[in-house]
Amino acid sequence: MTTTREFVNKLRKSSLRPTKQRIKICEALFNRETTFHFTINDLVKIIENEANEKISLATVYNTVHAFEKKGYLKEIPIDSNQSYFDTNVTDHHHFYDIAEKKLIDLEQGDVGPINIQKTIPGKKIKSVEVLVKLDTDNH
Amino acid sequence: MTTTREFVNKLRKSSLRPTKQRIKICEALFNRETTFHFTINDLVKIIENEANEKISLATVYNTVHAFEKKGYLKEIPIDSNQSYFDTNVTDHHHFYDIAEKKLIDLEQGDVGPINIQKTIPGKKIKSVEVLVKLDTDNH
DNA sequence: TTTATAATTTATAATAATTCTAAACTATTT
DNA sequence: AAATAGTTTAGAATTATTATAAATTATAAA
Repeated sequence: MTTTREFVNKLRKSSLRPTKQRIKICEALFNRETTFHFTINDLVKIIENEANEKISLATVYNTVHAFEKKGYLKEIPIDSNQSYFDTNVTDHHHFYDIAEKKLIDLEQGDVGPINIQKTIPGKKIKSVEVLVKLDTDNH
Repeated sequence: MTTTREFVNKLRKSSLRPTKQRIKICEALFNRETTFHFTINDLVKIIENEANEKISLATVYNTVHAFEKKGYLKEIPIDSNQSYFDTNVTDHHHFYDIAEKKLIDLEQGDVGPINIQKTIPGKKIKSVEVLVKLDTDNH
């Protein structure tokens, strides 16, 4: 459980002003036991339900992108029409449950080391992400 | 080099009527030496330039989705606002050049076997895809 | 061959996610 | 307390994609 004061400090340290809206989003995202995967829409709904306060959609976009830039959130590559974000910013991989449209974390140990044997001149590897798509098993 | 006749046969075999538009799209996509990665927009531009004939945007979407369903194209998961497709439907992985917004194939051998050590009850693995993001190397 | 049918194409409208804009507001600095 | 720089906001604009329904075309049947 992170206190409001701690969120305020964290925001200030990142030169993000600790506004009411940003603190609310911090509480929605980071006061959780486990990794949280979400779309912008998910987040808006959570905030609208959780608190009765309204928050502008633009602010949610702004804040999520600001947090991503600061390294507090990671965007997960999925061939979907909406962006998915993850509060787990460590190197790890994902299951994607197609039917449920939900992400599930895979730890490094669940996948094993991945060694890329090819290089492109002038380019360096920024990230290596594995997406494992899951189907219903009608065996 | 695949002939028009061959495309017609292939389409008929998939119970897709060999229309002028579908044949044109086949020629744009499959008459290539190497794998082709594209967005719908790329494909529209190619067809508009290559032939002076107009083709409806809706038809391009319809056809690409039909081809995907038949297994002639694969969608590549990228956290982008537009969908990327690949004419290489074998199991393989990708580099994604962030600056150029271009995909580059990685063969199985470039990545090595990937062994997923976790299972989810009632779900089976449909695909395993590795996306390696590339940055400019300002060394 | 013609006719009937079912599939396909098409322009356009509708939808949905995201970004932009510029005015109002707020946290911080002076 | 005033000045400033950053932030929020509603709504408009943009972009990718999907839906619609009429016109067209490929195929099957007669």
